[in-house]
Formats: sequence, C-alpha cells, structure tokens
Amino acid sequence: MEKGKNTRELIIQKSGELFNTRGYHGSSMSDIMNATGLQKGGIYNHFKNKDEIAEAAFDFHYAQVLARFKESLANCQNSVQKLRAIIKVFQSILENPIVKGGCPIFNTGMDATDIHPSLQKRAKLAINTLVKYVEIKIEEGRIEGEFKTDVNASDTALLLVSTMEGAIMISRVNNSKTALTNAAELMNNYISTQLLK
Amino acid sequence: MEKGKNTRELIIQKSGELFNTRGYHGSSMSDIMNATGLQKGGIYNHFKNKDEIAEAAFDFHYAQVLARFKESLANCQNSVQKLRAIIKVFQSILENPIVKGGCPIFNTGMDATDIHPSLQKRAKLAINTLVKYVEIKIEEGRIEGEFKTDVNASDTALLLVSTMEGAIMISRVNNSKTALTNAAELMNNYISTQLLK
DNA sequence: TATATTTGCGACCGATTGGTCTTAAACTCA
DNA sequence: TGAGTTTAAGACCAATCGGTCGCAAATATA
Repeated sequence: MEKGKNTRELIIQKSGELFNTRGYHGSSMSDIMNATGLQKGGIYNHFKNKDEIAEAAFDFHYAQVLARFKESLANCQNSVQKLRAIIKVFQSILENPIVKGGCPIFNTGMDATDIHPSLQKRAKLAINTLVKYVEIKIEEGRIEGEFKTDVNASDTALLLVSTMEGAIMISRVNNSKTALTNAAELMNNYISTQLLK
Repeated sequence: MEKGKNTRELIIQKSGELFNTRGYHGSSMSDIMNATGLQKGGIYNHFKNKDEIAEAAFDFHYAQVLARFKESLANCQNSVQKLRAIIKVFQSILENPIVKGGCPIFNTGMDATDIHPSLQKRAKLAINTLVKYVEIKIEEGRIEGEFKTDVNASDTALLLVSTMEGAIMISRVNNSKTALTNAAELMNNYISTQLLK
C-alpha cells in the first residue's frame, strides 16, 4: 500500500517534467518509461491510460503553484507586500522551478488547447483562478485604503498575470531571465506609481 | 512550374493552420494529407520531410505577421499613432487571424522549445525582432520629443509585447476575447499616462 | 513464517508514425 | 499536337505509438 503510492508519485513527477517541457504529444509512454525507470506494466498498474497520467501530473503541479503563492503571501503584512510577493513568485517559477519548463498552468493551456479537451478545461480553470486570486489581493488593498480608489482590480490583475506569463514565455524561448527580470521590475514600478496612493 | 507552386503554397497554409493549433507533434502527416486533400507523394514531392514543412510554414506566417505590422503603421503620422496601431495589430491576431490558433510566433516558441531546435531558433529570432521593432518605434517617439525623455524604450517594448502576447494566450485558452480587449485598453492607457509628455 | 495481496516486468498487440519509390497522369512548351 | 518534364498517387516500409495481459517477485497482514 505504501510502495504503490511512492511509484505513483514518481510517475506523476517525472511525467510532469516531460509534459511541461515537451508537451502532451511530444511525450511518449516510452519517454515516461525512461524517465521513471519503470516498464509498461509498472506504469499502467497505477493509471488506466496516458491521459490520466497527464491529468494527474497537471493537478499535482497546479496545486504546487497555488501552494507557493499562498506560502509566499503568508508573511505579508499588507497588500503592497502581497503584490510584490506575487511578482516574486512568478520570477521564482524560472529561478527555482516547481517543474522544469516554465509555468505548468500556462504551458498546459497552450499545449492542450485544441488537442486535449479535459486538460484544456483544467488549465482554463487554473488560469482564471490565478487571475482571480491576484484580483482579490488588489481589491483588498483598495478597500482598505492602501491603493487608489479608482484602481480596477480585475483589469490590473489581468495586466499583472498577462505580463508576467508573457515574460516567462519570452525568457524560456530565449533561455535567458532578462525578459522576466525586466517585467518584474516594471510591474513593481507600476505598483509604486499607479496603485499606491 | 505554376501548378507546383500553388500546391506548395496550399501545403504551407493548411499545415501552418495545423501546426499553429495542434503543435508540431500534434500534427501528423496524415492530418496534413487530410487538410490538403493530397496523398503522401504529392506532399513529399515538394518537401523532403515534415520538418521542412513546419519551417516553411513558420517562415510564411511570420512574414505575414511582420507585413501586417508594417502595413498598419504605414499610414501613421506620429509615434503615438504607431504604438496604438501596434496594439491594434495584436488584437487583430485573434479578431482577424493570419492563421487559426493565435500568434504563430509565440505558439511556435512555446511548442518548439525543447523539442525542435531549428524551429525554436526561428521563433526566438522572430520574438526578438518583434520586440526590437516595437522598441525602435518607442525610441523614435522619445528622440523626437513626443514621449517623456526618461522613457526606457527597450523595457517598455518588452512590457507591451509580454502583456499583449500573454493576453492572447489567456484569451485563446478561455476562448473569449475579453482578456485581450482589456489588455489593449490598459496598454493604450499606459501610453497616455506614462509615455506621453 | 505462511498466506494473501499488491506491485511490476516484459512479451505481445493492432494502429499509426514519418518516409520511400515506382508509375501513371497532368501539365508545359515547341 | 507531340515530346519532355513536372506532379501526384498510393502501395509499401521499418519503427514507434498507446495499450493489454499473464505471471513472478515483492510486500503487507495474520
């Protein structure tokens, strides 16, 4: 009962790395076999097919992304600190990866759209949850008088997430963090000049 | 000599649609056969392998993206107009697609990274060209006294491209233009309040 | 330690993958 | 219109795809 759980987690982690870097169709079962050191039977003993593996891997890494946001915001005293912490988490996705290959939420969104409905559905939900999460932090700061009263929380959340995720993409393709670093600095500046009273 | 050129273009266009929506590994030769109505021989008469098709398709649609930017900026009188036109082009990528599935440059970047070196190289070059293109327009406006003197052209260009491409991604996964529309409005606002004197 | 259960191996399967090659049809040009 | 060339068809190929299953080894329970 215990060993099985461990192998299941191994499969989820290793395959998650593959899916995040190479995409669903770019990751074959034999790739997963190599990455885990298991044979077919060992893998299919835990999952009924490849789709189930991909879904479990997404769920697992999505939870970790959310957890990192929550952890990072736990010690913040106010909304400015929270927003700056959010930006730092986006940066950490490349600097201290949860899983190789960038943000698993957005990667899955791009990869699964038009080829894998159930994964796309999950990614869509995850993206909107993330934007909403940021939106709430901004709205809190506004209501509590920390941010300007005319700040539009939902628009600003979208701006922040779009920009940071766009920058993660550019950084990944360029294999260089500068785009992401610049975007983080810009968004921090935006907070200072546009949001704060 | 003429017929061959036409079929070649047909293959490029139809396969480009597939690659842009389903990715490189998600698009099989039989998919391309179906999309074009051709058999194997008809396709391999024009390309030596699948990679060559994907490369030609990327080059073709990348050129079209660049062309759309140049066309749209041709009638602009000043730098503000040019930047607003650039934003409109990003919007048009979903509203009046060059090719189904969003921006072929960024899609290829995401799709090809870690699985297809030659495509990744092309996408990387294209992204940086695009950012540089925007940067030059901003720098022009700054030098000619239209924008504030302390505007950082390269940072701002990156912000604009990251944000718009991030928003395109979100809009595509959500199958709704609102993210993109909001991002466009925000960036237009940014121009008014942050860039203009 | 004996028994029951879980776990994982690996041979095997049909379908599909990207790609080749021969041949006939379609087109070009004189 | 006839000769020469380009174009496309489609049978064929080895390799790989995702997936199944019987069986032995490892593990958990008593």
